[in-house]
Amino acid sequence: MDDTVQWLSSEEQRDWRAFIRLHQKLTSRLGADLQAKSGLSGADFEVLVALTDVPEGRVRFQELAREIDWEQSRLSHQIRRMIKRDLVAREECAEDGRGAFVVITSHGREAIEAAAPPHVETVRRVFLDHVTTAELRTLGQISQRIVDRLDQDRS
Amino acid sequence: MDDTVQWLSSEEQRDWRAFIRLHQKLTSRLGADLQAKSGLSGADFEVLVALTDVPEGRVRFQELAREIDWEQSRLSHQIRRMIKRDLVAREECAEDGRGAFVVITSHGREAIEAAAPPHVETVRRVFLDHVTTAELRTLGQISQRIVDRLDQDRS
DNA sequence: ACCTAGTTCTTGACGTGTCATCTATCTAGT
DNA sequence: ACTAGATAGATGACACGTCAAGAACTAGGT
Repeated sequence: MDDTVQWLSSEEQRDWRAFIRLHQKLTSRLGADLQAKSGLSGADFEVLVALTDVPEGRVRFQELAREIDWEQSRLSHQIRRMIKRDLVAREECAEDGRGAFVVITSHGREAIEAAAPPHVETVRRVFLDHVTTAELRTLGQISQRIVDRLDQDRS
Repeated sequence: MDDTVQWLSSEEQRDWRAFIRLHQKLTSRLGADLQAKSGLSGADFEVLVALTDVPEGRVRFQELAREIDWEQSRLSHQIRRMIKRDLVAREECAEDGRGAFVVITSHGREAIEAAAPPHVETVRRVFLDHVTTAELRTLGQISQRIVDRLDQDRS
C-alpha cells in the first residue's frame, strides 16, 4: 500500500523491535511492582540506591546526577518531590555557596531497605531467570560496549 | 557502612545495570534526535508507523493499542494530543456505538514520511552500527523469548 | 422488554521528564 | 577591586504515562 517509508531489513526490524519491546515491558513491570509493594517509583529507587552507596548517604547534586546519569534539572525536580515525602533532605554547602547536598533521611533508608529485597526478587523473576549466565554476560558486554561508544561521541 | 540491602552478585549487577543503562541512553538519544529533526516525539512516531501499516491508515483504538502494546488510556491521551496537531483524526464507528477509529491525516502521513529516513539513519548510528549481525540476532532472540514469557504469566 | 455484566473509550488527578531560562555564586584575567 | 564567563542548582511550561473512575453502548440470559 505504501512503500515510501524507508525502513530496516525485516530481520533488523524484527530484532530491533523485540529489543525495544523487552525494555518497555521490563521497566513497566518493574515500576508497577515496585510501586505496589513499596510505594516507591523507579526514580525514587534509583536515587535512594545511589545514596546508600555513598558515605553518610550524602552527596552533591552534581555528583549524584553524574552517578545515575540524569540531567541536572530532572534530578532537581525529583529531589523536590522526594523531600516532600521525607525520603531525602537538602543541605546547603559551606564550601560552595551555589551548591547543595542531598542526604538520605532515616525514613528514606527504611524505605529502600524494605523495598530492595522484593525488588531484586522481581528482577530475577522477570529477567534473570530467563537468561543463562553466558547470555547475561553477552548482553552485559554488548551493552557496555555501546554505552561507552555513545558516551564518547555525543553526536 | 550498610550491608542490610540485599542485591545481586556483582557480575549480575554489572550486566543488568549495563543493559538498563543502554536502553535509557538509546531511548533518550533517539527521542531527542527525532524531536529535533522532525518535531515528532517517540510516541507520535510509534503511532504513525502503526497507522501506515494498516489499510487506509485507519484502525480501531483497541486494535491499535494491542498492536503497539499500549494501555488504552495512554493511547486515548496520546491521540487527543495528536488530533490537536492534525496528525491523526478520530472517526465514529457505525458498527459499534462505543468504538472509534483513528485515521492518519495527510499531514500525519507527510510527517512520518519525512521523519522515518533520518530516524532510521540514527538507529543505525547509535545502535546497529555497533553490533554484528550475529549479535543482533542473539539480542533479538533473547528479547523475544523473554517478552513471550512475560506475556504468558502476567504475575 | 428488561436487567446485569462486560466492553470501548474518555477523563481528571497526579507523578514524571525535557527544554529553556533564571538566579546566585565562583573563577580568572585584568 | 572589577568584570566576563563558567558553573550549581531551581523553576515554569508543557508533553508524557498510570491509575482510578466514569459514560456510553452491547450482549446474553430471563
